[in-house]
Amino acid sequence: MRNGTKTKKRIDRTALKLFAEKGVRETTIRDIATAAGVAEGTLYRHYASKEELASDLFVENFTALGRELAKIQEQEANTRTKLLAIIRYFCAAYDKDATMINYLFITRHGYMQKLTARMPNPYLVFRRVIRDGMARGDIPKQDPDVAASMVLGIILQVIDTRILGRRIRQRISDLADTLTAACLRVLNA
Amino acid sequence: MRNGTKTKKRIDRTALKLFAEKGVRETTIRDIATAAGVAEGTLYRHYASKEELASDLFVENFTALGRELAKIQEQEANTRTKLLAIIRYFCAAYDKDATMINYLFITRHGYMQKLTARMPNPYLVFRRVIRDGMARGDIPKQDPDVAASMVLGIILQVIDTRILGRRIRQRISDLADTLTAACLRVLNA
Amino acid sequence: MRNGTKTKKRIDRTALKLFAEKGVRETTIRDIATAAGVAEGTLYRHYASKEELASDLFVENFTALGRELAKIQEQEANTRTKLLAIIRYFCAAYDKDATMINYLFITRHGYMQKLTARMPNPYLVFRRVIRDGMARGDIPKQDPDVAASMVLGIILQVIDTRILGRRIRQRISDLADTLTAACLRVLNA
Amino acid sequence: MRNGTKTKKRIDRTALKLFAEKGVRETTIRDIATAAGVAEGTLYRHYASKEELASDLFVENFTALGRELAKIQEQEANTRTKLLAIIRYFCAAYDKDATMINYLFITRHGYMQKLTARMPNPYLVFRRVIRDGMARGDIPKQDPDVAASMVLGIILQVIDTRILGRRIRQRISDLADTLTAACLRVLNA
DNA sequence: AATGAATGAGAATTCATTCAT
DNA sequence: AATGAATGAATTCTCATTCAT
Repeated sequence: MRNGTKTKKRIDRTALKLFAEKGVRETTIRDIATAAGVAEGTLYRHYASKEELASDLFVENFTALGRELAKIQEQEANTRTKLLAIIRYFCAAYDKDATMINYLFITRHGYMQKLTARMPNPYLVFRRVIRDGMARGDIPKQDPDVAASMVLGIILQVIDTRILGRRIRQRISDLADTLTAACLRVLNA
Repeated sequence: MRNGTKTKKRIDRTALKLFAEKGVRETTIRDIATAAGVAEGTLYRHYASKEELASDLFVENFTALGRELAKIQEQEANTRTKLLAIIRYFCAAYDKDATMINYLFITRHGYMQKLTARMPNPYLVFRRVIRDGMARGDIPKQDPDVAASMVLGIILQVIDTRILGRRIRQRISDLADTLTAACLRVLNA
Repeated sequence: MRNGTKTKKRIDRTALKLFAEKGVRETTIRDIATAAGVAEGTLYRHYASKEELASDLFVENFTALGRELAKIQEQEANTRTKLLAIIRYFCAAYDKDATMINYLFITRHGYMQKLTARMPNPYLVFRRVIRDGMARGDIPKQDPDVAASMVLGIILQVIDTRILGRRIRQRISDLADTLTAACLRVLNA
Repeated sequence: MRNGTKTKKRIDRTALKLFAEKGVRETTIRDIATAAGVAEGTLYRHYASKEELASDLFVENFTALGRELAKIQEQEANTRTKLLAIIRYFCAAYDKDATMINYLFITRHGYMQKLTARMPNPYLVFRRVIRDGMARGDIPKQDPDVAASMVLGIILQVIDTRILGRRIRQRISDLADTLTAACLRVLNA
């Protein structure tokens, strides 16, 4: 195979890892090229700039996650099971690929503007589930954005504390049910 | 002397603003100097390096916030009022100086290691209030770090959504009581 | 074989155009390959390097023009008609293929050294006509290089002004007789 | 003096020389910095980019030459003496600073667009003198742009031939009167 | 203390050329 | 012959820091 697909994959994966670990600005092209085992120039065959690489990685992974979460919530019948399913999926995704979730979390402010309203979006899946829950009477009426933010905050901050302070040592997946229960209480479901 | 203090204040304030807006790495010494109306060299009268400036700003503001929160929680008698007081204070602090809170939030991963266990620490104040609440029977027994993270996540993510998506438009202070109620439900208090 | 010839022609023509428009250095192999509809590597089937391509284009077109001009002056009987014929031919050549003449004009300093004394040379044709005119008494004695330069300058600068400032709008061919008359006056013929 | 004026002068002069000798693209920042005896970064304190340096050098020298020529033609009374004076000045300028005139000649296509109609412009001085000459009856009516181009072409191509082929060896100043006489004949003055 | 010109190490990027297919 | 992914040396540019004033 000399069509560059494999090289691109290697660059993507390496860049994601280094960006998540050190930040985009503090990762150099050389860092990526060396770690990926390619020449520096090779990066520019696949991306116009480091910024484009970082931005593409964000958009691709963010929307892929949104797409998965949307699919999963659709398969469930009520608010409780929907929420449980997406939180479990999210936690499992973190345990499987913490690097990627970290990258999304760290860079979200910088690349949010690259997203359009049409693109799948994890935040909007949570908001959707909550809105639908209110419509169907599973959850009392409340501001859906405040509610979605609180729910997401519960999950993300637990992850964040785990990274930062090493105070939480369990696998995030093992906390999924605890977190879901907390979220349901917050929503007064 | 008085002049030197004023210059330092201007540098600090300008740097905090630019760092919060664009990030430390993407803010140049020249950016700061120009915006603060001083020469580039002047910064090195007050800080040994850009890193030291960023680091000092983090540590000073983070510990100051921790100190204030600690003082406030001490003045309250039970878990509910303690929590309400610190959340109200935190929300008011955000409305008064969003730039500073943003800066702490954005840079927390980079400078956490500059903190020692002795220093006042907002996270630890929340954790303290929750532990004490459990000890005194106001809150059911649970992992204090998971609990503190969930509470903090609720607050921070609401702020974050407000910044990111412009979906939440109310002043954060106006949400303080809502957030506190949510936190108490999360804790099963 | 037929295919190879056609590819080379396409490369030559495309390169000439881009070189004339932007300059050799500012035209990339990729520019040429893309515009010619071939792969980058294909260029190296036909030329050892970009420099060789540029140099060959210069020498080929410069000598071809010199050859034609030489042939034309030979067919005329006296200085006046010789000059008229070569100036008319030159102007017609410009109107027919301005790109090529521009390329020669733009790159002349860089590739002059690739020419040998034996090669047909437009400048030397003008010089020849003038020398012969002096020998035969049609033109007063004068420095043949100064004279040839003045004559060439008259023609080239009119073209140049047309390109640069868009101040001259007529077809160059329509100016051929005017230019010839001016040249004859300059030469005191 | 630590105000950078001397450094800028040194950079300007060195860059002009190298640009005129090798072309802008083929001259590197390192070439200029080394030859000027400054660090590479120093260039960027005075110019935003190599392009800006090249462009500024063009505009400054082109307009300065235009300004001088305009002043000189004003001091003369009739077309003949005006033309003689500006051609003498131009030739003297070339002998004094061939590098600068060469630079203007070589780069004129690239930076013409940086000029505005208001700026002093050598070409327009020649055109002005010729138009005025026609108005006052010194020169027969003719297209002023064609006429100005022919006059300029006579001068420039003689210089060009001198540079290119080493066929003309006299100082250009020594040819000024010959060139002026030729120009007057071209104009039918 | 303050200035801002100068530095130079390093970063991003370009692009002619090579080479496996 | 043709392709186009990969290379890596060369180039432009950035910017934290130094230092003469």
